[in-house]
Amino acid sequence: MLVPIRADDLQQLCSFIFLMYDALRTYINKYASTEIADGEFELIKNSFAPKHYRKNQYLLQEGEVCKYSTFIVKGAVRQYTVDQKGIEHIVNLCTENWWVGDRESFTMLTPSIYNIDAVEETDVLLSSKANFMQLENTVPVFSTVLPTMDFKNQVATQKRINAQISFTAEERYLNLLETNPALLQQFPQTMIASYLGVSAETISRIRKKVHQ
Amino acid sequence: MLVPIRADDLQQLCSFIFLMYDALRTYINKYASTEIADGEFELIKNSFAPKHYRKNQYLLQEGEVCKYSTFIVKGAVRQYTVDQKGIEHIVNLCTENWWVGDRESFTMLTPSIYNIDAVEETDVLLSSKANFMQLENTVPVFSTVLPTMDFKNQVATQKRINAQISFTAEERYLNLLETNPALLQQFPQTMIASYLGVSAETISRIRKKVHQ
DNA sequence: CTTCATGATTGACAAATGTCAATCCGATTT
DNA sequence: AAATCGGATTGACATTTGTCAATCATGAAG
Repeated sequence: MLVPIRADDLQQLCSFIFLMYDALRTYINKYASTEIADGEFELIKNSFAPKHYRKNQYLLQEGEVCKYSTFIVKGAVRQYTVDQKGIEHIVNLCTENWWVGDRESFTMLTPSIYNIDAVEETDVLLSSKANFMQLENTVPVFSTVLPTMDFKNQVATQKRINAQISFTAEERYLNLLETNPALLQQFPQTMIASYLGVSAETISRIRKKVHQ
Repeated sequence: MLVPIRADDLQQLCSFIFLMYDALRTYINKYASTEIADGEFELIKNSFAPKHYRKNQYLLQEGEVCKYSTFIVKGAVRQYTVDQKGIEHIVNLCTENWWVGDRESFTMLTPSIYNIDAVEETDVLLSSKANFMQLENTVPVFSTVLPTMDFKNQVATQKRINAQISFTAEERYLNLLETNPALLQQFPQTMIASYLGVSAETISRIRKKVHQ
């Protein structure tokens, strides 16, 4: 079946998709020691499907198996658990040029304990486990970049634990303001509060105090 | 220079060192898909030096560069930061068959923000960065096991953050009791408290309440 | 058997943070 | 302009947790 489409629209669609892959390429180049070759990138490209998520749309719901490794090209998502009282606790806030997913579920094929949803309109590139594993085995650049990502992630996570066990709510807020001010812009305060492990009211009061 | 030593003592010393390497071998086998070959293990063995730490002895002090990747054969160590008030905050409690070290410092050769010391008499195997990297490049078993370790570590860390932002002190204690009761045996309550991000008195009161 | 040191416990109180309900503000939508 | 919606703010109050100081328990060292 053929569908008519205006040449302009087609043009725009293509260039949009091109830009998505380009973001991934730039990202990988940034962490690779050598510039990525065209042929190599062609393989990567074939393993990632572009997808758009509407605001509030789930990328993953608790109980599901996480089927994709997701690279965020544009937008913002949150990863969170929901406790017995129905309160959401945000484990991760992710924006452009980050990966998101439940690695445990993705790797072990177990049901996830996390929810992931889009905080705003979000464009991503998805890679299934099969595709992702194949890339690891066949594309050298890819397999060198992954450990680097892991490393950075682990260091950041360690620091977050340290902040969580040693800082007060106010210190944690100031620390975030210093180390990651962009997050404070991109997400509503409610979510920042949850991410820092405090109530929305507390964050509001801290802000009032801190910013005079 | 020759030093006299009783045959019995020599025998005991040798078998002791043998046991240390054996612990590492068992550990690696546990996470490897294939049984480790004798020749392969010989390479690993040559890259790790046995060392004993007395109780309270530092493995790493804040400001130093972390020079070794350390495998704990026997004993227990803690990794912690010290805040402006001089209060220690325990980021990690490690026992037998765990790795310890500051990965950021080890990898980037930057001064560490952490202290690591022995909570009891502790036997470890040390590998320098040069040796460790060589193993990664030359011993297949080793390079397959490392990502698995990373993965397990990352999943555990993620869960710890989740506990920290969503649970009360009592819930965190109960959670630890459930998921890692051994830690409660091996470390004094003061350290458990610090690890959970609460004061020693709070843990004491929680215990009283929980255990009737 | 004392002495000492290290943790653990307890009580009284202070400080930090959570909870709930009301209100406010800004951006849409009608 | 009126109605509405999602956040953010504020106040009053409850709860949790921290702090400090005293005491207790236990085991190691003299």
